[in-house]
Amino acid sequence: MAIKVFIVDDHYMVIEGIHSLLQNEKNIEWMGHATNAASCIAFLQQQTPDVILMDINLPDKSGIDLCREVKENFPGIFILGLSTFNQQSFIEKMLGSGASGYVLKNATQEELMEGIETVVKGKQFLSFDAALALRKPDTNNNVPVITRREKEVLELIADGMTNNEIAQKLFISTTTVDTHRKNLLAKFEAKNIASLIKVAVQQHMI
Amino acid sequence: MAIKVFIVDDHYMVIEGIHSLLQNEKNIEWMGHATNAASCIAFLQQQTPDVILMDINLPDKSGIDLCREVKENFPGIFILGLSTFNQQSFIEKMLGSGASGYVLKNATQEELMEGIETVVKGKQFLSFDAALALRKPDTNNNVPVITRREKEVLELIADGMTNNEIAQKLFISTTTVDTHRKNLLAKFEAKNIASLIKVAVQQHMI
DNA sequence: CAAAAAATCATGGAAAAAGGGGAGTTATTT
DNA sequence: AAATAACTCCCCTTTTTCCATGATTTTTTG
Repeated sequence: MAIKVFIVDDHYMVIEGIHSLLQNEKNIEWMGHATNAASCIAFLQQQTPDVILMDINLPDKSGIDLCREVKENFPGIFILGLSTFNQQSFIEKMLGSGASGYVLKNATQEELMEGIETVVKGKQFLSFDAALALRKPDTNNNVPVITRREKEVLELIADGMTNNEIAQKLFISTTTVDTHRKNLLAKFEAKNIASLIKVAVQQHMI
Repeated sequence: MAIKVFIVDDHYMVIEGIHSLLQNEKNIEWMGHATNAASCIAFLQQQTPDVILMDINLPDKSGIDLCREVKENFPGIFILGLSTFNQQSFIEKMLGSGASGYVLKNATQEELMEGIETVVKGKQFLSFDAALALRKPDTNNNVPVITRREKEVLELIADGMTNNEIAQKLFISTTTVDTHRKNLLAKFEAKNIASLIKVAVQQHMI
């Protein structure tokens, strides 16, 4: 029985590329694609793939959040992360949200197939580079690990809110927001918020 | 005679995807790929493709800069921009840097072939959406047009420099830097630099 | 359960940005 | 040649961030 594969990626070329990589595989049944989290969820209410190839960057939601959502509602579907970034933190977050594995941008056709066939058996699959990254906690890619609250605060800062406004929104003290801000600056080793935001956006942390 | 095509993109899946889209085309001779600007330049010193498919986002240089560089040294090579973003400003910059056209992320095989065959004749090719974007200056994607100096200042701000430091670096007064900063905030309609940087990075302006 | 991590709150002061306004000098384009 | 855009410079005030230091409570984790 062929493995039913669905893909979520806002990059049409990636969809076409992967589709053509898989189109000659007898063992794969291509179910189609979604370009955002919402239409992925909508699709899953109608049909049930075996494996979802899921990008980290979606227009309406992070792949990490969508991953969690899918696994909560459809625990039988296996998710194979798909991204151009081989940051360790990403991989960990994706796995922590229920993904069964991770295929990096430089995956070959063989690797992709191996990944799909591995996760559909319930096993974990990490592409070579991903596995390497996980094995080397030393080679930290300068992407700090931030807490949930810190991310929350960071996103509000990036939306242009001041400490005061954030404090009111989160029902905490202004000084607390300031503390989070300081911790963020320290973790990013940034001189100020401007340079911090630049890195955070580039690293797709917000 | 087949059209010699080379691709520059740091996204291996995109390379493979496009390669497989083109591999059955008799009229296309696939010359290979580069994943960054440096190896693209190195390749061009050895061989000369007819068309380069070029991504906007490269690890070592923006596609816009690489585009200019290639056209200066190899004016006979036609460049077809390749990106996931259909921002008007991008398209204009790419064309202003010497690109002959632009293919968006949602290009189909037919569209891609049409693009390659059009630009190799020296004509301009814009994919449907790109053409649409250019025709509608009204539907401004909220991406402001900033001047060269403003961009320079913005990049330094994003690097974490203060007005004072920037003033010293550019040999201008601190108040002038402050003026640029204010004009940037006005143009972006941003409340503060944090939200401005976020948008600027997301729009790949810096 | 104990230890570690995360989240909370605070004071006080220095530095920088934001907001408002005004104005002259070069380039560039029409 | 005139208009427009770009770049330059200045003053003043208020707001916000940044920095140093310290501490308590809550939550997570080994």
